[in-house]
Amino acid sequence: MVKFLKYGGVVTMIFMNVFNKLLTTTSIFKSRDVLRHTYTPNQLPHRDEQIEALASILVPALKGETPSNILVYGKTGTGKTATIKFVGKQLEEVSIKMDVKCHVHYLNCEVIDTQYRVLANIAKVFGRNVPMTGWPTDQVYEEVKRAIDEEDRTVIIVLDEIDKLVKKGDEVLYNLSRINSELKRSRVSIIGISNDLKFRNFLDPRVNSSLSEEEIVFPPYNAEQLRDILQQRADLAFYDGVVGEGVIDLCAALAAQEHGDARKALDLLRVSAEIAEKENGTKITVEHVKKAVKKIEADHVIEVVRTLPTQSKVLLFGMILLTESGINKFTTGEAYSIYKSLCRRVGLDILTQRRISDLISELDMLGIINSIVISKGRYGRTREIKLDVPINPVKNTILEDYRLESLSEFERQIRSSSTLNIFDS
DNA sequence: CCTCCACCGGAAAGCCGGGTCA
DNA sequence: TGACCCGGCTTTCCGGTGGAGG
Repeated sequence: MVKFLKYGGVVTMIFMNVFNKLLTTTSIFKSRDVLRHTYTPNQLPHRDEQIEALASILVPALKGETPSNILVYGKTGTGKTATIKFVGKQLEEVSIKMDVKCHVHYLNCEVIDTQYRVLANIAKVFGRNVPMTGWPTDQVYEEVKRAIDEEDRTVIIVLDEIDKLVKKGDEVLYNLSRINSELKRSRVSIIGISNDLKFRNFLDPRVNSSLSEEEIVFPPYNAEQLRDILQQRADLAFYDGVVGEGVIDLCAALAAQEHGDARKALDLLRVSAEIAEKENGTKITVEHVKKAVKKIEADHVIEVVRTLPTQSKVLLFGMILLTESGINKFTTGEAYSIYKSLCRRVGLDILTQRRISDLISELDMLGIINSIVISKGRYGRTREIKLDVPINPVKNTILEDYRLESLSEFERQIRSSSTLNIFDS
């Protein structure tokens, strides 16, 4: 007992030491989760129209009739998922009060991304044990039908990011959209959510017409609407007086420039707050927002670089070496020759200049480099390239790639000898 | 005004891994 | 199981070109 107490005491001491600082600096956040996009608020500003439309389409569910299938469109961060989850929850609540059986089942097709898994997932929710692999799809479909039809009820299946599923074939949708004719007691309707307006072109016409009996469009938010959303969340997330003058307005304005994405706006506010917190501030200022913009941009670049194909990484590394040796504007030919020597060093196949030319265009598109085609008269026509990102973080990210281990050694060689020519092979 | 550099960028075909179908 | 197809990546081939220098 004594031992236990003692032990407990030690743990507490360590706990205090390590976390004390972190604990005492939470003077900014009341609740951090409110700013995450997984959070479903119970107020959705500026989505009344969509909520009403959804509700009026779904209301037959409460009368034991089949609601129309719905397709929901809108860019990312326009509140599609939040709105549908919100309405779904309300529908279920009312149905319980009215003693009508009504289920809303949400699934995200980016995670559950094959025909089989969608069906297996639905079966599972209704208490059927379907192995995650193995059964013929038809059998799973039969199982789903039987499971749903066990009771007199309305089942609403929400397929988020439905376009991801369609790319792998629309059989499931075809089956699900005509499932009602095979059910005796229950009713099924489908809500598809997509941010790709054109995805319907890939659909079988029959699926298309049955799926899009109703359509709801979520337009992007404008700056004022974003401000309201941010204000509402900020009130929940922060203590009074934490948010400084103009912070919300700035976040809203910046996100509105980028297609009215509420998710971006919330991220911006959250990161701003985290920066303020790290600086031991008690107030979020416009300066913090500006820093947050930079941080988010930098994080994005790092992520892009990390997911680059190996060849592009080597190419980019070569460009970095050029820049570091004082040449900050260079041509395709120069980039290519250093790329070749790096490939030999790393033991990678050397691609043709034609291909590298395309990779350079890709890097340009991604905003990692800046390149323009210029003519140097007698000395030919080429692209003039310059890096457009902070060097060190990008370099470190490239060196994280295990296939490029030998590059860091090469890098050290260059540092130690000023005479080593980077073009040598 | 012409030449000619050093590359651009389109077209087409080959290669390869993965998936489908009989 | 093998024949076949598909899409992404890469190579091969090649016509095209803005402008400094002659």
